[in-house]
Amino acid sequence: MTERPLRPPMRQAILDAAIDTLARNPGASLSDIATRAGVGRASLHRHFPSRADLIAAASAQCMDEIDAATSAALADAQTARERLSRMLEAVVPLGDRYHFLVSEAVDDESVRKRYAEELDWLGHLVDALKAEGAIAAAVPRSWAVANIDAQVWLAWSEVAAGNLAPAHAADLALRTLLEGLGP
Amino acid sequence: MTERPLRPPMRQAILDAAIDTLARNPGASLSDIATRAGVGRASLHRHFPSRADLIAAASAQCMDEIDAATSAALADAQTARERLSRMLEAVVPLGDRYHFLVSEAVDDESVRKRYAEELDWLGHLVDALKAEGAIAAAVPRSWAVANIDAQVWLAWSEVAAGNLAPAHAADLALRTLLEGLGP
DNA sequence: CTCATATGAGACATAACTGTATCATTACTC
DNA sequence: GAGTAATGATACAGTTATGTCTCATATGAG
Repeated sequence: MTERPLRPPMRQAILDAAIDTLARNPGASLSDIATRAGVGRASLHRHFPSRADLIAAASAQCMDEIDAATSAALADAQTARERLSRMLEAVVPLGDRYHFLVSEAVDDESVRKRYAEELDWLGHLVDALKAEGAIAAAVPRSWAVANIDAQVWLAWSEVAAGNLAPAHAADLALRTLLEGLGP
Repeated sequence: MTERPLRPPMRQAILDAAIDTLARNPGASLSDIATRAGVGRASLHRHFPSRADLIAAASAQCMDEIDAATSAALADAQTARERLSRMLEAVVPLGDRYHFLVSEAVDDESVRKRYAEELDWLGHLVDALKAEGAIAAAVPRSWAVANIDAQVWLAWSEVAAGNLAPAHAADLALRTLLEGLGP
């Protein structure tokens, strides 16, 4: 059993507030974030000495969440098609927390490395989809990877705009990808 | 014949510099823009009193360019499919100038109105594509519109990254859209 | 209860950007 | 060549965000 601190985990509250706030407004100030977290700005600086530190930690947190969601969803996927489908279903609802990474310029080395790994994973998925015949051989790898990324963001946008339900959006994204890139 | 000013058209140089600079770095300062334009910051303020004025003018200029490019390309298009194809070919190469509009929050009323008109135009194109049977009836209008927008940006990104030639990227975008959203 | 620690509030210095004003210089017009 | 308008450089004030610091307070441990 994990130990449960009696005091509220302030560090976590700040991270959540940072992700929420930056997702809505990429140029948000540390004051905005501290206020949303319900803590003083000084306390924020105690946990994260500089803005860059906070961004890096928030990015890492996002990637942890995405990793957790996808690895759980991918557990029993057999085909690459299935992996794509499960991944979309798992990641689309996280779009709002995920996307702030795009707008914030991330300097942190470990975050960049991890993002590169994610793209690499997508690249391998594309390879597998091609081997299965789900994606045409003529489609460039980079085009397929970029399209998967874009469809995730697109699907989330439509959900956030209230145009579609998450499951419907994920399904449309899957369909658009398989038909659009298929042979 | 139009009159040709003897002095260099500084206003235009500033607008071009603004579009270029903001496309690379959405948070660029007016100093950055003035430097790139090769003019003093004071002169920039003489032509555009505030940052908002400059952004609005640059946005209008972008839309003018897009309008000019598309209306020329669409002149002899008969079917909706053809219109989509011509539009992609015309707009994809402009992606870098166009995209800064997304990152800069545009407050100007006339710019917002014009952007809404562009989206409206895309909506009508989607309707026509559906009527032609190029897009499945089950595909939500908003999904199709958002996807066309996204494919334009995606295609330009791949061109900018050096992965694809403009014509190839536009072709891939067209194919992805017609197959991905088709019946 | 007492003490150590963490917090919130606020002051402070620093830096960057914006917008305005001034002035000498340059470029055009006549 | 003289006069006018535009420009570049510079200084200035106002604003905002960042990061550091101090101190009073509250919270939890012993």
